[in-house]
Amino acid sequence: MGEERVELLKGTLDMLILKIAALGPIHGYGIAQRVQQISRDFFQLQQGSLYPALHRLEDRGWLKAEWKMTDTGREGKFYSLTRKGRRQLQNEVENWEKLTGAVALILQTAE
Amino acid sequence: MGEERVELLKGTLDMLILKIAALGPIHGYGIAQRVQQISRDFFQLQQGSLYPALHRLEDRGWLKAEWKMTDTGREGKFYSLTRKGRRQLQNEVENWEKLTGAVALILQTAE
DNA sequence: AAGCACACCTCGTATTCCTACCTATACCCT
DNA sequence: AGGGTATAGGTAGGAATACGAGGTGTGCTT
Repeated sequence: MGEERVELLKGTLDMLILKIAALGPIHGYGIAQRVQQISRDFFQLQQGSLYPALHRLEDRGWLKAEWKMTDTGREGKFYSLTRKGRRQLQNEVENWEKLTGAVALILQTAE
Repeated sequence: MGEERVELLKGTLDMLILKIAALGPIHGYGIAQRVQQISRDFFQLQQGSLYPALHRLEDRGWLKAEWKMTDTGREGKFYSLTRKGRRQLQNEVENWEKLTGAVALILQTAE
């Protein structure tokens, strides 16, 4: 019960990943944990969404990866933002704000 | 120049349409105009998105349609919310607010 | 008669996220 | 020694949805 599955709006996942990676190198599994924790359990990134997204972002040159040891003594693929990725994040945040602003205008329309 | 094409986040279109239709019976073409106008030209609903969405919403029992004359003397299909559609709109708005709140938490994370 | 805005529609494609499934390692408990 | 759980990575297939490109027809203006 209370097992509400929250779907991400298609298009927001990349921005969230980039934002978390912008805080410092972090591996995929850690990104999912961090997003869940910061969003107070609202978002629960599914691995079937997460890993393809990471590969996508790497392919586009927004993230770069490096294998390292994690705190728990396992191998992890640590991602960090490239210069292009930083620009991309800025653009996405900007667009997100315009977009939510525009939606707010419509939702506020009364009468 | 300045011809920025803004893509909707997948999942928001239904909510916007329901919201506009909640203001009173309106035909599809009018919905697109109204959304564009209220959002100060930020959103420009494409017909290839609009009409399939309207049919979808009607199929799900959230909108009901009726042919009538428009102001301009042409036939138009006027949509209005059903009781179910009103509930659906409430749910979508609620979820939208939770979701944008959760995204805001993440975007605000500094350090 | 031509052109434009209005008003409706469909088809195919791209993208994106999900579910379900798989592999492997480190650690804990019995 | 064996089993379970959390950690860490991955893939494959399908559903949903928005878009671009194309189409029909009407009424008004020029």
